[in-house]
Amino acid sequence: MARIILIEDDIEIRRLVADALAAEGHDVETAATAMTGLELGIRNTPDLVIMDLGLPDLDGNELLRMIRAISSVPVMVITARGADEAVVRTLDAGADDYLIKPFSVAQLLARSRALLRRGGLAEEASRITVGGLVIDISAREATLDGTTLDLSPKEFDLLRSLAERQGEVVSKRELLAEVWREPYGGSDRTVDVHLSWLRKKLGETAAEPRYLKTIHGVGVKLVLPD
Amino acid sequence: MARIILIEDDIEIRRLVADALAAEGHDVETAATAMTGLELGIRNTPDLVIMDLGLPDLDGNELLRMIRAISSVPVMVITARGADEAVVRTLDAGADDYLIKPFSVAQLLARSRALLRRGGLAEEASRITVGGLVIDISAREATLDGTTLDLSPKEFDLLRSLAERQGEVVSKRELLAEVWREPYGGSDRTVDVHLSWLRKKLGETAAEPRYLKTIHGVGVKLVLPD
DNA sequence: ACGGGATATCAAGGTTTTCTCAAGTCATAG
DNA sequence: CTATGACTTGAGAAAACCTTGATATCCCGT
Repeated sequence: MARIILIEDDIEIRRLVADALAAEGHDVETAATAMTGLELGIRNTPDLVIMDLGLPDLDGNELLRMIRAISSVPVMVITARGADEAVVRTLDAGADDYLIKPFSVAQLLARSRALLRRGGLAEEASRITVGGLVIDISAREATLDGTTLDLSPKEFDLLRSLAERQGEVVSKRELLAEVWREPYGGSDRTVDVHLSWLRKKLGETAAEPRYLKTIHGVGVKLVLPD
Repeated sequence: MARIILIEDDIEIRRLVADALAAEGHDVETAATAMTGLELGIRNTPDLVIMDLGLPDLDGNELLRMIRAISSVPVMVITARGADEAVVRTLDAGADDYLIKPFSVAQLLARSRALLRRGGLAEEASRITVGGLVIDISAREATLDGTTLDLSPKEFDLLRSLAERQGEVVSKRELLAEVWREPYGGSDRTVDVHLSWLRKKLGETAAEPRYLKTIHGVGVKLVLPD
């Protein structure tokens, strides 16, 4: 469920699109002019804006620029103007997609899904996925190919620290700082041992790593298996 | 400057699009089949993938799903199939944009700009590209034409030092200082040996260099192959 | 074409880093 | 109080890596 602002002066199209989006479970607010649309947008931090270019009170590209000046919300433009130069100009003014009237509602919905998927929907990064590995941070639970792993606290923290920087090499000292929170004290062996246990539970060995690759002399990284 | 992978079997379109993207300053890698495209290192975090749906070896939607299983890179689909259901299906399979042939190159460029803009084009500095050689510094990984090279620490540091000054001749003494970090101590032979190993892994010899050219009496430089 | 200096490559030896086991501590639940 | 699970540490073995010296080869000025 997302908040969507629809700015369109043609009442038929407005209703058609608004109803279709509402049927998908979204919360749609409509406006017939640029000015009312802007007012809606400013106080509502929407997940997506769908707007017509041919509005009565303001040029569409002008409105687009005003939106971009204050927000990075995804914007889809729907308009009758189909000339290439118009499309290019509008996309370069900050639009994320451009749909030419008459359009199919199904396609408009699919395109809005694509835009929302990309991050209009503000999501908590409370879950990290790396191949068959899913790490649910708030639930403090990790699953591998569907089966839950029985991890000790330190093992989970270690895996999470690595997952938060997926693909990056992390040194043992950094891991000690992040997981153990001891500037001194900790020894690298501790990390080694926990890593070894983690690998065993992930069904891999140091010699045949799938997820946990060690970079000799540098550290470890969590990667996608081949 | 972004790294873009283009998967398209029609040679004319491939060239047209690749040239246009290259003219925008992007680094374009092309493939004619789904398999070569995948090998091209989609796992190696390109900034954008542009792909045809009608590939000879694999259904486009299938390829899309394979890409989505391992990466969240933005994907633009270009195809002749324009039916609404096809568009919806592909967008829901994970595509970010869908362009129907024949399309205008200007519009394709504008749409890729829009996708790249959203993608953040983030860790630009953490990656260096020289022809088919890609050096990912934070992952401490180097790939040649899509296949990852198994480099030792010193080999990687050496390659990286040279890549950071691509095209410039670097003396052994400078390399000793940068990679070995010992004002004295190191001998030039050490550099020679590591260079030799590096060449072997890059699939070249000192007599037939492709990337690593030695300038007699001066040093070495990393260059684009002919 | 020749000689001296620079570079390439190989094999051997030595060093550092990583991996894993087992022993021991500590806290907690029963 | 005991049993269990979690964690730390040290030590040895294994693996990966680096350096060195020797020899062959190449480059360049004479």
